Amino acid sequence: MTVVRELPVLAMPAVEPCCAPLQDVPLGSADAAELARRFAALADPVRLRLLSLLATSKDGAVCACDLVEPVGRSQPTVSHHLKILREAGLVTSERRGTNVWYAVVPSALESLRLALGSPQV
Amino acid sequence: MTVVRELPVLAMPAVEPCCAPLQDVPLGSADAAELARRFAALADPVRLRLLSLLATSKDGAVCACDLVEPVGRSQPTVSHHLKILREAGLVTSERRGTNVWYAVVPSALESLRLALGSPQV
DNA sequence: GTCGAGCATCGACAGACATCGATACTACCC
DNA sequence: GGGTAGTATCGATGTCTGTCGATGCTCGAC
Repeated sequence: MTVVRELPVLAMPAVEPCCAPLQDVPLGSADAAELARRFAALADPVRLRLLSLLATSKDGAVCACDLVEPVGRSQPTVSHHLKILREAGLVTSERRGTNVWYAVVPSALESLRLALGSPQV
Repeated sequence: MTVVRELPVLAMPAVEPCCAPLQDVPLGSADAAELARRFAALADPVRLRLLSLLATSKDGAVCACDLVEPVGRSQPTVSHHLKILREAGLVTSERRGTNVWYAVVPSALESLRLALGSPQV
């Protein structure tokens, strides 16, 4: 009976960059709304800790069951935050039996970095 | 009488990087709260447009009077958002006569980029 | 099939937030 | 001094958001 661990990365959805860097062109209201929606996903301490737990995990993915205790919130609350992160495209999820494993989507973080501008402009 | 235009950059306050990249170490609750506070400043379309207007300005600074019309909000609302950006350390302000000029603090954006992780990790 | 474990959704509530009009403050000009 | 233009603050209001307990859903085990 093989342990279900041999998928180190989950399927990573494509993440459109959304917007040009802030320094390039004045943001239109549609782009601004979309960008704000993504940054709003980062604007909560619990979600940042969840992201950090996923990002620092050895395998790149963590069972939802192992996310509740570290952040000190109830299971429904953690599930709520994970949903927001997923809808913002920042994480992916995948069922493995009764569990659900989460992983960060690196390209999503990258796209937000780009929106903040390139280093040494 | 000299025009008060010859200060291309305003005084830039030092911005502490706050936190290590998300991928380095699981965020503590204090660091997470501080990071969330900064990202929350970016989680509003009006504030993103204001930032973008400042970042794309020729001189690097813009009079507050020139920020109201482009974002389509009332003057008190724009002033409110500018205050939030200022308190998050993302912009600086400076009186020039009856006007107040605003400019982005590049190091603040840089510090947020760092928190999102380094490219090609 | 039934049971139980794990996760998501629902409903409710308190606190935070965006927005505006009215008003106070500040600096310049006369 | 008084008047005016540009900002900031105040108070009120509607909406959004984080949180929880209770409940529903989805698997795997038996």
